[in-house]
Amino acid sequence: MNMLQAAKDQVLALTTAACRAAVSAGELPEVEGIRAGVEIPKDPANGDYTTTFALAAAKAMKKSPREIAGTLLAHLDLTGSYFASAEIAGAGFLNFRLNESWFAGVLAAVDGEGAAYGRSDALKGQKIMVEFVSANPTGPMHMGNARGGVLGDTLAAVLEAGGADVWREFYVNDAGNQIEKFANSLEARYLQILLGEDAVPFPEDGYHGDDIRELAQAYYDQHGDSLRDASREERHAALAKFGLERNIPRMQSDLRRYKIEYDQWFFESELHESGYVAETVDKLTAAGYTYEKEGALWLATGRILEEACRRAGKSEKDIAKLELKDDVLRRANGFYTYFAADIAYHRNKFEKRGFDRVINIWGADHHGHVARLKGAMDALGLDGTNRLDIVLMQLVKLLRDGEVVKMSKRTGKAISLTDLLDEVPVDAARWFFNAKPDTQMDFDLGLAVREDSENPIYYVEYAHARICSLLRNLAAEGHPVPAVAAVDAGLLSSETEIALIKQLALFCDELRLAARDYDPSHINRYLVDLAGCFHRFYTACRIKGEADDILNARLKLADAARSVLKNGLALLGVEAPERM
RNA sequence: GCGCCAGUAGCUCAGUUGGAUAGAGCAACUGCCUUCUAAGCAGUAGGCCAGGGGUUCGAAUCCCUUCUGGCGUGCCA
Repeated sequence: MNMLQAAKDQVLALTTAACRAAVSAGELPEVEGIRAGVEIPKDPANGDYTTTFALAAAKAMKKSPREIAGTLLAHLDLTGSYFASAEIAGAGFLNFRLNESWFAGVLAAVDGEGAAYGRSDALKGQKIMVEFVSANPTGPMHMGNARGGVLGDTLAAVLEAGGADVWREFYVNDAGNQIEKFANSLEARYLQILLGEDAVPFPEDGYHGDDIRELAQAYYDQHGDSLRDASREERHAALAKFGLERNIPRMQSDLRRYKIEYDQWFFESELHESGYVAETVDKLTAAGYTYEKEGALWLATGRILEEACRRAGKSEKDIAKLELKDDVLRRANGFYTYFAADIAYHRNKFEKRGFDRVINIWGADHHGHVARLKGAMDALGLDGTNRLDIVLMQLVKLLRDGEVVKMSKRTGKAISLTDLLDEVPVDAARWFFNAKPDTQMDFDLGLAVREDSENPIYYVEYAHARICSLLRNLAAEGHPVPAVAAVDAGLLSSETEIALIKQLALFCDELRLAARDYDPSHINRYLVDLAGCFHRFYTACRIKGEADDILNARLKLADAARSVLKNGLALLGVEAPERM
């Protein structure tokens, strides 16, 4: 149960009831539609919960906020509620103070729900796909993939905690131009092995990485010069197939090492081979959104976006600013573009597989593509505007001791995801990359490897280990964690105890925000705060050696903190160590 | 040029969709281990919320504008 929401709801209910009572007593005018909020004041001196009801009603009631608040207070009945008292403060805030029934309720919720504490059914019944990483299978995964991987995986976990039916998917771009480039590069390296480095020029736009050399060498080791006299086409097909069959499983195992498991690896080539791309393009043509020009088939993206803007009620000025460039779907050479395949792929997600919502994690360098893809879905009648969400992730700037490390795949000097995991513990990387997606990030390898207090993950893990140790010691002395019913929550009345209980209740709300904003980093910040609340409590309140009733109450509180720390870390895919 | 994202303490970032005196962590300085893990706690210091206008009881938050940084604007993917 979300005790925070319960308290908020109750504040509003109590206030509106008081308002109704005041109205029927003739002390306040009857006014409709007051938009009053309930908040948690930053300063606990201002109460545990506060409502701006009086401030919001002032104008319509034609009375001063403080006067309204005074009248409300006179009619407020707190009997049987979570609140002990209420008072007027400041400009006309109505501040409420919690009583022990609420604190007991929080402990009971954490205890009773266990590993499920924090979960809700807010998204129940929604089928959501999160597609993330989807790195090119032509080479090793880089730092951007490392960030996107954590982000997507954790976001999926957050949505699951919200009750959604979540599907994790990796889109494998095993078709198109880049595969041709891949094959070209492999062919050049292969022929260089056969004929000598200088005898075969390397393509200008090829992949220069060492991984390409290694693949060519591996092919040669297995199959010798069998492709020497093959046709160019045959050679390309064989080499590309060989390369992909080595690279894709490698990506799968690298991601598994990163604790990421997908429900499905979806191959772009299947869309082409089954004719689904062609069929989708035909559908767009039938809908009247394509035209031919200079031998190519174009999508009237400009017109689609303009229509979407008009539907959304945007001004002519905004519409005039739109970039009305159209996109090619089928090149003059008869091949479909990546864009065409991507449209087909997303049509497949919505139409064929019935997802209610689709979330893609993309690098920020793809942002020009967002409106176009959504528009294309609209053109297919699939409401991409509202059902397709793209999370754009700013790229990672990789540093080593302050020096920028280039990430380009072409130079072959990129630090790959596996290199990263060789240097940095998985949990540290997962914690670190789970940052707010829309901000740029510097990752200093020198700094990240350090296992000291500069890294907040250790602060959180330490809190968990500390509690576990405490529980072990007390259990050994004959003080197991008591049942929640045996605990008198009223004994938890000091500042640090109350702060800790309130923090436990916040968890549900942070999960809600993380799901709402597609920003799982809410959890990181929450856990750091929770660990802080525990450490302060631990320093201020002794447990061992206290009278039994106090010992039991504090022990229960510590155990509740342990449980919530563990739940939060589990969502992030980070271990909660029992000893450090 | 145009578009998207960002600009809050020396650094990394919060700020509950408009609320009370703008908060943490790190770095710096000062204290606290004969008692449950000091990977901890307490304290000090640090600010023109990039600049300017507007909206209202009230703005870091919403609107307009200027400046700065990142990314994008392919018959590439």
